[in-house]
Amino acid sequence: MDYNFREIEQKWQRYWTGNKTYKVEIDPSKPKFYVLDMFPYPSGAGLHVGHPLGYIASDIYSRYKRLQGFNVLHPMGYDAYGLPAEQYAIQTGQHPAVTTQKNITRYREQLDKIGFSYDWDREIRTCDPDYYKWTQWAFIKMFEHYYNNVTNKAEPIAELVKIFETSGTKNLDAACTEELNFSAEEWIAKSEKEQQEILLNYRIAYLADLKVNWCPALGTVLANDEVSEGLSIRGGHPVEQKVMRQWSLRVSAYAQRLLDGLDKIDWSESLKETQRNWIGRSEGAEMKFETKSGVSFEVFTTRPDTIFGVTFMVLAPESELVDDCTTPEQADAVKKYIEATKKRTERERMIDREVTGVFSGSYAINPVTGTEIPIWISDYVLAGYGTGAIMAVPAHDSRDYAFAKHFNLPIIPLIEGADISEESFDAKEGIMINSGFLNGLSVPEAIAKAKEHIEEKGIGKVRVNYRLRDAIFSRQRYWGEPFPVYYKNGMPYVLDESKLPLELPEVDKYLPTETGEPPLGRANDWETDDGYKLELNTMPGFAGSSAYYLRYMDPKNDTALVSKEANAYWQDVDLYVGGTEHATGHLIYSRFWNKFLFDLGFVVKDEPFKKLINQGMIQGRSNFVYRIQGTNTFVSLNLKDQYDVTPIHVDVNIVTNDILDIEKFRNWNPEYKTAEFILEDGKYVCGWAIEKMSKSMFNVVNPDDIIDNYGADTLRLYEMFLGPLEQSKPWDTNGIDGVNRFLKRLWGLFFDGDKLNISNEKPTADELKTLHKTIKKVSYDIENFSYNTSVSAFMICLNELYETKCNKKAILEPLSIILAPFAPHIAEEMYHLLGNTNSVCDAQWPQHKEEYLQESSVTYPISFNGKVRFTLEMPTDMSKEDVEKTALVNEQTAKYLKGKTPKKVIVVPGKIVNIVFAP
RNA sequence: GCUCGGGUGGUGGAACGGUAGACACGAAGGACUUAAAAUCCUUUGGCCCUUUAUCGGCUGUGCGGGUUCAAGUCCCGCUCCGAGCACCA
Repeated sequence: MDYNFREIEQKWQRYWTGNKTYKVEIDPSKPKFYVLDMFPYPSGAGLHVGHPLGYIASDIYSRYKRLQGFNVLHPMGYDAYGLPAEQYAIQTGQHPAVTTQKNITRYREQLDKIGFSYDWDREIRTCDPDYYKWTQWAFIKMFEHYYNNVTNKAEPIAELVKIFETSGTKNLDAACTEELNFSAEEWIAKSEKEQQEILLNYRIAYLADLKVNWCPALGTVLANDEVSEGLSIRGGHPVEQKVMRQWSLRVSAYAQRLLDGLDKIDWSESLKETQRNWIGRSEGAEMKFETKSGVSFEVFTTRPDTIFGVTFMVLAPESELVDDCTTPEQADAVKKYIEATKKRTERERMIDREVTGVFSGSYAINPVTGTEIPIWISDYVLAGYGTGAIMAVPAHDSRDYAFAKHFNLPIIPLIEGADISEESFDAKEGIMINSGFLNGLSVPEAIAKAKEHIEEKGIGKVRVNYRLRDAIFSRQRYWGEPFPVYYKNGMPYVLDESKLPLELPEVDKYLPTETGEPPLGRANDWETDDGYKLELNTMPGFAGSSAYYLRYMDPKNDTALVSKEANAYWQDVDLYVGGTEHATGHLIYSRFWNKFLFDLGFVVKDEPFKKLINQGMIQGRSNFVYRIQGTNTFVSLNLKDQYDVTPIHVDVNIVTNDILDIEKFRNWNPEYKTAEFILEDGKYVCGWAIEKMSKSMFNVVNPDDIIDNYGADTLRLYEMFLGPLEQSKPWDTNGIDGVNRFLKRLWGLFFDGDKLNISNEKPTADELKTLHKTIKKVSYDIENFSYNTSVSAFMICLNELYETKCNKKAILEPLSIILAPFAPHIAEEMYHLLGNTNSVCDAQWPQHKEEYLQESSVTYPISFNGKVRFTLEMPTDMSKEDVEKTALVNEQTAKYLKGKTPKKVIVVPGKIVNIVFAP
């Protein structure tokens, strides 16, 4: 009987849906396991063959865990807010909700065909008011809390107000935008508006005037992780710096905890490294400098040991100190310079790194040496990092070096033997010279000693700095969560929780208003019941994805994000599968969000994702045809060198094994209707290349087409068979016949002609060995996410069973169970053919038995000086001495020894024999 | 520049320090067939020598060294490719 995948797959997909096979509930009698995929943004293009890779991998793991007796939570949903739907809405007037719904429907159809074990009753969509109610709720909580650096957690703003009322800022150590100082009396004397303004300085969700990444083309502000090299990640539009009053989340308060948490979770080293980079912790000292005229300012340095080599200071052009330090004589020059730097965009600054700067006219005094040093202004110092001012040590910092050379400033070497005639010596090694009390110390010793000295003398303090910035949380867009915020007297207040969700209003156009307000400015009656104006910005894309994994635990709850009970049971995500592109965005924000909720006692775990696997990218494999210049004649690959040709991308879907379907090619594009061909062996052979999978390369492969031709089980197996999960690899449909053949042959074992033919005979030792070897290998491979090798193991197993056309139930039944995670449809059918009436999903994962794997003899490779020459079969339990003896007396040994005497014989029992002799 | 990955046949890729190339694709040959498709069988890293045949030899995992009885695997140096970070003081 033929393997009719279409019939089998439809039948079981219907059965699973009808029987709610994948529905999951809290079950205290079973251990839980939570497997999560990064939910997709439903784009208009639908899924291509690269998207399901991670989903298949996680599905295999889910099914495996379930077979092992775990209660597995494996949900799916949609990250439904996003720019593309809104851009499309702007162009067509179509409401983004409509496009989004359409795309979701399409995604769901595609996902359903692949046979995933999702519990769709738990589906969430970030644009659904029942869902974003909890995004707004979390925002309110962040508004109502501040970060206490002493207890190291978020605490209610009400507590902070109490502190202000009793002692002002005296003993306060809290995360804030800028350090403030006031007494309790001063606080009490302030107006409500002033107090609110001060509280914003401490709230975890706060409104402040910040330098932001403004993207004019998208008409919105972007977070740091949404910008790369001065361009927006989405769309690649230029981004400029602008000061705007924006909502931000005080992620920086959690920098140290985000860093420490990395040591406790099982993520790939590269991903952790990316996050460590992004958090950018640096330990150093903050030192106080004063000018002769009494202006005092602080600099941050990681190299306090180089204090004796400071030959000038530099301020960022944006620094508030610029005005204080500029002397009347220099005022014009400084003004000119500041204006010039303002004009430069971030991108220009990055591309064109020429050394620029201007002298301020004043001098600072080195607090350690007492020498006078000039203060300069230059845009190589960033306002946003440290204090916006640096002490320059040209001998040992390449940027300072370039500046010093350019402006002819002195360079004092501080490390013995360092050659600084051509470039600075930046390494933290060597012995200090020219450094007073630090002379003779190694750099690390000097750093420690200098820090001590600075603290002792009260010149500064030891400090830790982070590169991680607060997350800008406002977007001047329509298609996002509205803020639960209204304005009274110009100050923001949050809505009462009972008013949630605050639903996204309708607007006539998805564009800014004539006065430049965000699109929500077009909504009618966008105000509270009391007539206060509501916030016009919406939340960014990462808002909805920051806590979605919690919502899946309890998706229908309308009184809490997640009930205590559900959270206590499901705890955290045991396995999270997704791409690396979220390393500095979603994966930082959701860890922050989770830690915040943890501080408030809403969740039991302070890290949300215990283990994380990054699936590699599926690259495209493009095909080319070669057109002879100036003609409509195409020449086959191996003849193309005889002509002057242009390679042209051709749709991979009309090419099979690199042979072009000429008819389809002529119909593909009217331009080629009359094309002529120069063939080799009657065929047109195409060239190929590995490129990104994209429409413009005509190399996009749609999973629907694969499923139509081969079935979902073949697609699943083949995606896994392509190579290691975490590695990027090209998709080449050519190889798919191999796994399809495997399934057909496996199917064939069950039938004799058209008749089902299963034997109840006892299996042979060989058959049991094959089975148990496979169980062992596949179990090990699944645990290690080595799915490509488990598919190979299945193939080897079948090849062995095929020798005897094994149709014994005792073998095929366990085999159908271990195959079920990979190819659930055919496995379910096989399981039922064998007489079972329940779902294979509820079977038990078989245990391999070592006794079946025992061999009575081993084939020993016999090597001479490491070179294998022949093999000898010997009993497994033969002693080391006997193995050595047997090998030495063998007649072939004499031949390879060529009369020499063995110096040494290495015997590794069960592995190898190596005979060493002087050649 | 710094930090992570990674270089193995025509292709995707296997290989606890122990017979490199499992498994699969492709290719070649054969069987079946009027023919094709499908299916099945054999061969398949390269180079030699073969006529004793599937017997044998040399060589081979980016390059150069080293450790070891034994190295794709460990160590040192280099090189190329990919990713992340980058005037972050």
